Amino acid sequence: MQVRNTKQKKHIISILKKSNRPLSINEIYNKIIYELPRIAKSTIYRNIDLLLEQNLIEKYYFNDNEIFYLYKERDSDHTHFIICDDCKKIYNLPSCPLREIENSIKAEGFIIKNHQIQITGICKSCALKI
Amino acid sequence: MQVRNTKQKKHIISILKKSNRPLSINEIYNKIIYELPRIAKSTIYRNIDLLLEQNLIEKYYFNDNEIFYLYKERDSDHTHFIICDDCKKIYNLPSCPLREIENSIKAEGFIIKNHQIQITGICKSCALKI
DNA sequence: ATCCCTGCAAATTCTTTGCAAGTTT
DNA sequence: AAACTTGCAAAGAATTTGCAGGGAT
Repeated sequence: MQVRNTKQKKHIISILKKSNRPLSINEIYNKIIYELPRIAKSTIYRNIDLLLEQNLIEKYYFNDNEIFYLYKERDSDHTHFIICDDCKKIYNLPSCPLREIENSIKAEGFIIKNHQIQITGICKSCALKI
Repeated sequence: MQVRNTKQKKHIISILKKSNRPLSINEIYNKIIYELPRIAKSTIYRNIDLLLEQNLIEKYYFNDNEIFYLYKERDSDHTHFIICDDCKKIYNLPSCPLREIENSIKAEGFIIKNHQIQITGICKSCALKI
């Protein structure tokens, strides 16, 4: 099984790389149609699956059950996000909150494979607007 | 707008109350049909929405994008869960990892409204099985 | 009696799949 | 040339909606 470097895939990667926050399938689609107007959504779904398999992107589940994808920067640590309910802007968490209690979980014999954190609320600038 | 106490709703609440872990719509459905064989799934969807509005239950998003609902025990603090990838059993987190860094987030001016944490891995008993 | 809720069926929405034609290696 | 990928259309899956009849207050 070989992987091919198609025009479509290159555009998807480039869009994800340019973004500093995770993007949904629809967001990718809405950006890509300016460049490839005939692209099918199924092509995006299939490429996203391939990129996940290759571990080039990461899957995020946000609070409203929407799925987003983020390009994995090489040797970057993982990031968590805070989403503003008002402006929907996505902020980075300064550190991983799990680190603190990770050891106590491990002590219980649980081997952590994956974790996700979603935080929502009102960001500073939106709070000031009100 | 008034809320009615129907047989269907009572059964849904009772099922959720009895469960010590969040249940999906399908899990609720598969339990309830023994008692109410003619119930429609849409009835469960609609009642779950009502219970959410009344703040009687809480919505959890798990890692595979499935949605689960947990009955909110009065004056109980919120709980987070760890799910075993292997046996799918759901364990409680001993404490909320966010507590540690909550203050630094607040210091940034962000007002936290909600947060969710999903942790997956292999639990002790499954690890021993292998 | 009023108005909410239910079951059923149909409609939506999101995602996946089959396939013939087109691309990449 | 061989094998993978694409666009399109159709199929699936999950959830929502419309509606007439039934049930709760």
